[in-house]
Amino acid sequence: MPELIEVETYRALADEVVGRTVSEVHAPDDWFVKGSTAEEVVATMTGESILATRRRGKLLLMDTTGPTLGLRFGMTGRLLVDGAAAISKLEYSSDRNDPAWDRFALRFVGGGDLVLRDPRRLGGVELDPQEDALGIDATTVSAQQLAAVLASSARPLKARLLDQARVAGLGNLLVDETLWRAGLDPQRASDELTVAEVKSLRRTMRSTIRALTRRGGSHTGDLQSERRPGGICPKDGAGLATAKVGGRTTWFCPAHQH
DNA sequence: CCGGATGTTCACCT
DNA sequence: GAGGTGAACATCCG
Repeated sequence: MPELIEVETYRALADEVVGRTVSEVHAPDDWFVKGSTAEEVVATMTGESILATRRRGKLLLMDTTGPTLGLRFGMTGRLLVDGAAAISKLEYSSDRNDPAWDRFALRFVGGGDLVLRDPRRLGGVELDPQEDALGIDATTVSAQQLAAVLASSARPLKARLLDQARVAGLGNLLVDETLWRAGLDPQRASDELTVAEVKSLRRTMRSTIRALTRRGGSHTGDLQSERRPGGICPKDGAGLATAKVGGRTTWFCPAHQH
């Protein structure tokens, strides 16, 4: 998915439907609905009005006159409002336009709709999701909070940053890019970082999110084109190394990430 | 044809 | 309880 950057783009798009009233709910896929049946979501959301949109990590929240609706996008989910997508090209997501991939939709009184299109069904929707199961959003985490998260575990730094219950919003690409920019080894025990390193990491995290947001997404990092066998570090020309960290494919520069 | 991919969850180990 | 692994979801791409 959509990492935090893409979900924030979706949130801004979803703002278009604030003030509208749901006339019809399309929930054809029971598996896509978490925590209740699709039938319940249809019955509960119909007739409610959208009050506001929020985001915590990769979770998009829509407050309504009824329950809060939570939307998750998995790796391949996209959001379309009134037929238009916020992001036309999403890596690993087809540009094809198959209505069978519309896993959930709200249609509104007076027209228009909000559609969650997800070929792989890795996302989902949920009424009143447990927001507190997610850690502090990566865009707002304080140095002190980040230090506490990292100090409380000897897991690899990257695994800790990917743990949505600790810091919410960072995905595989964003973490690799951030650690590469910060010069930190993804495999280092997270509780080994010094205070200065944590502060530097937080600064780099924020600037990386801002930079990639401007460029157009999580896949626009400097490291992206080198995530392949034979890839070269754009900073110092060293051969990149690859490893499984936190269960995810990881690319890093052994020459300058320590 | 095979393997892996911006993610999450769950079962099953140690 | 912590932490690791592999499977599952379904499609595309190299």
